[in-house]
Amino acid sequence: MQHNSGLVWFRSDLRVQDNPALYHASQQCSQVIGVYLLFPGQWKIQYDSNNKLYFWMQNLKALENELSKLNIPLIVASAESFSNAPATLLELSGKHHCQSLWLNDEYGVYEQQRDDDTERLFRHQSIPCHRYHQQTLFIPGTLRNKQGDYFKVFTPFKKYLFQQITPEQTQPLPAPVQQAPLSIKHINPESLEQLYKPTASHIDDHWPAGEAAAQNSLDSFLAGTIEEYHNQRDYPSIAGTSSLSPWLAAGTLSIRQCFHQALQANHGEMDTGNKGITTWISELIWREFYKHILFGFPRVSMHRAFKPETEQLQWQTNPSALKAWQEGRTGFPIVDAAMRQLTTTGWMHNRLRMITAMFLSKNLLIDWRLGEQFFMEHLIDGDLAANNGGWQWSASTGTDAAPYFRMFNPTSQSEKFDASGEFIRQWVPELANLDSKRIHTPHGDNRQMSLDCPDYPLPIVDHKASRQRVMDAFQALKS
DNA sequence: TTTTGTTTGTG
DNA sequence: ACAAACAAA
Repeated sequence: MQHNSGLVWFRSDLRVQDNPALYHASQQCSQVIGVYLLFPGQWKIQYDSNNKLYFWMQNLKALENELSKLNIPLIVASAESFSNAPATLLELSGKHHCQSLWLNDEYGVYEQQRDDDTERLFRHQSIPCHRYHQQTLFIPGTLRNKQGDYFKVFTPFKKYLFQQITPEQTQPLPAPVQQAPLSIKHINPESLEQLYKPTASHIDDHWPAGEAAAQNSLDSFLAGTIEEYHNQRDYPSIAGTSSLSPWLAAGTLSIRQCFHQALQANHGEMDTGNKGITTWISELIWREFYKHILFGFPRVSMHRAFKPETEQLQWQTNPSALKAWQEGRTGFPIVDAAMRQLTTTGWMHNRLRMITAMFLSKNLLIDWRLGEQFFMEHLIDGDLAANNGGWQWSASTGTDAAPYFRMFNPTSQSEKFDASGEFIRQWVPELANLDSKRIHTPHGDNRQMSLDCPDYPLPIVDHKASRQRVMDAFQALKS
């Protein structure tokens, strides 16, 4: 048999199930070799958190283990920056006598450029590059409105997606079949788990690495939590969300696997049937929406606002307020509890991401980009498209964003979504002794009340005044 | 995926 | 005295 070796380049698709590049390479090549490139320089530029990188390395190890069961070796090599990827891969390809390169596309600007450069270099050497799609349900750019433009509003986007999607499209691929053992062994530059030390604790407990763990978590979510998802997802003291995002971001779990299993659990219905399931599907489509936006409007990934006029906003330079927000010392209990959850666990509940983002960008009038960066520096599930989309939604600078006058009142959000104060008590021990009424406004409106919580800071802004300030700032853009 | 201020309704 | 309803931002 003709010796025909394929090099499969893994990136944000750290799995053997439902992996198109891996599957098709294995179908068409007599042997397959996997490769993963480390890009420490690029990861720094993107502010990727140690929590996420640690998690990715754990998942890479799990992938290596899964691949070894199929006799597929995994080579891990450091390339430093994206610009080194083509040459590094070509060298590896030559060394292991590969005749083809296989990969699943990524849709960031620099990722596309990196992959295009790689394909070009390989083609120059007469080595074909086979590119597949896995990251979203639809290839970004393929969903357009009647005018042929990108959808800029979520609801019509979702409606159109429901119209267009076919069951085949959500059908996950199987893992490749086992190949004959190769003489190449797994090659790791150094111990992967030592590369990145997480700043958060208990990551392995909350998000165990590997496909089996991710699949277990999806299964148990669909078998239980999802039933009340629509009622409970907004309450941070309840484990009512899917918390699958870290695996989705790493590609340990695929969007097709999530969508397919959600549909199965709902008798094939997307927007009717079980309320919990349809609500979750809607959230999966928010992920899809923001990835399409990032592709269609690359400026949002280059530190630009989606709405150009909001670039003129007079953001405040206030290092001490920024620091207080980052460290959970704003004097607004729900904000502080949320920020401490983020820095302690590497994850923050979705409702709290909105509350804290709105607080920084609106109450403190601090540039949303600083918040976006801080989130990336800590999140285990940090995803450029979703994080940027969320921040621009909160700051009212984005597509289909909150109107500028839609501003959360952190105290009423707290009373609404943490009525008993249970979540605050968990993260802000200075307030543990206050009852469920007092805990949302610990200092009340007189000095006497502060005696109950001497260690808790006074509010760093006045809500009403800061509300007026940001309204005025947005109004000023109109003239 | 809202808040605030004001008016109107209820006891 | 407070809740519900509504307009405006």
